[in-house]
Amino acid sequence: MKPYVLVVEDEAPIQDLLAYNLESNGFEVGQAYDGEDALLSITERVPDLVILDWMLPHLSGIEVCRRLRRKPATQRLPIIMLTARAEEPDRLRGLETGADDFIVKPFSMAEVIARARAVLRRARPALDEPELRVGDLLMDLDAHRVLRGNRPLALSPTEFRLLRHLMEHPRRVFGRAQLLDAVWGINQEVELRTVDATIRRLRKALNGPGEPDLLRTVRAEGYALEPHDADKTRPEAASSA
Amino acid sequence: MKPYVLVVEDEAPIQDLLAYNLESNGFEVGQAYDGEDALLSITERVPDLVILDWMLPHLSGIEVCRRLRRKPATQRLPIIMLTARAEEPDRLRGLETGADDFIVKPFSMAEVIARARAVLRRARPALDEPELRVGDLLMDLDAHRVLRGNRPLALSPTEFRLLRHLMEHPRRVFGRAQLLDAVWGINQEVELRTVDATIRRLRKALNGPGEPDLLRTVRAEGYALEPHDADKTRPEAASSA
DNA sequence: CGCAAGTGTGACAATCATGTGGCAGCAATG
DNA sequence: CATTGCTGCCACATGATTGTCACACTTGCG
Repeated sequence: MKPYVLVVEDEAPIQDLLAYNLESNGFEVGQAYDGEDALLSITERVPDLVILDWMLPHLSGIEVCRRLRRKPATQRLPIIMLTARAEEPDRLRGLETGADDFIVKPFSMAEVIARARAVLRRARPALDEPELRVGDLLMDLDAHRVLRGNRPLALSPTEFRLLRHLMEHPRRVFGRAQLLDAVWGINQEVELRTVDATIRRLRKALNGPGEPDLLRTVRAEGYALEPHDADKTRPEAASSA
Repeated sequence: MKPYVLVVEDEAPIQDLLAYNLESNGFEVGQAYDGEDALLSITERVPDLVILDWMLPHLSGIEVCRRLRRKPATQRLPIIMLTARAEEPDRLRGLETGADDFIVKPFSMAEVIARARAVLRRARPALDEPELRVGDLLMDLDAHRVLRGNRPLALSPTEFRLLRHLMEHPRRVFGRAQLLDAVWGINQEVELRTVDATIRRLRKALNGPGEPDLLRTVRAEGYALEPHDADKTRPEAASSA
């Protein structure tokens, strides 16, 4: 499958040049013209790579970068920064902020393509094997399997889709209606309480004996998936204090 | 109207350079040469943005920053920190302290201007922030959670909505009728005294043992949320930099 | 000092939201 | 065609939530 690249650049000629060349080289391209635009777009579809201009209207590139790094869903999303030569002192800060690579304007298209491939190659494991990790949960999207710790979970299709949605936004509380839309489908005539029932079944499947419940009920609001790290410290080694 | 920028920098050449360039670019500029100076100046007139040197006589930049964050009036005041490359390890602490952006010396004037504009632009919309912060209270709207310091609070739905409303307008006093409208809903037939009861429950949940009460009762008027930073450092005492 | 208005406090019962078990229709499977 | 597992839904149980009240206490004032 083609890697999906989001290009965030406010100058239209550069934007188009990038888009055209990336598409010619086997990338699928999304375009955004300012920071807010970019964040919205990413919310809808998480790209495999973001090419981000440093100077942007509304939201600067660094701010976009910082926000992306803050969200779990985009924490490891590869980012390449574009920066003008005059802005070079910023280079350090860009890398500190979490950009994976830097390209200084003016640049050649060959360079962009090369860097993009390099960054993607580096991030490859996450792309070849699409998997979601939240706490001690590991969901393999290809194999359609879920592990809690090392115990495989037997989930029905609905339970799987529900858990997947929750894992894509850990900690976030979803109302019953939202979950119906996201998991069952926009215009399905299903009772709200059906969500409860499915949550219950998912709970039963998720939580083995003695394990803490990962599904948090927020009364009058909905449900959220709560990450839980099974082994933050060694349980066997001298774990005094 | 021109944005009013306060530049806090003890080295006169840099100070003047900044002031000159900012003024040339449509800013109104105030100057301060040490931390106490800066705080005094801010008391007299709250700027739209503070550019703050990291190393200052009398009061370090980080301390100034922390104090500003403690005062409700300056809680969200945008702050840009200036720091020398050698001081880089402190960068983390700076962001923790609450600076909005960082500029590493040596910097270009264009960079300062750009950052200043960016920070100001960003300061406008506080709507898309999924977090509310008031004093030592932190409300995560996505996760539907509240922390006081690092202690998680267990709030009922009504308590949560009430606290949220108060946190959206810290220090402001709301009458019982206003709170009923905002929290319970416009046309609800509920006794005014119900607010008292809920405030009481919220107090109990909010205030741990030994912690000061954040809910101020204004006799014959209503209630207000009082920001309070649980800060143990005594800046008056010999503080190290 | 006493009064009146305003607020804190604890208790209570009705209500509400969610957990729970079970059932029946349905689709997939052999 | 029989079996199996999944799914939506319901009725009930349970526990948390919440509006209200009576009463104690505080505060301001003449």
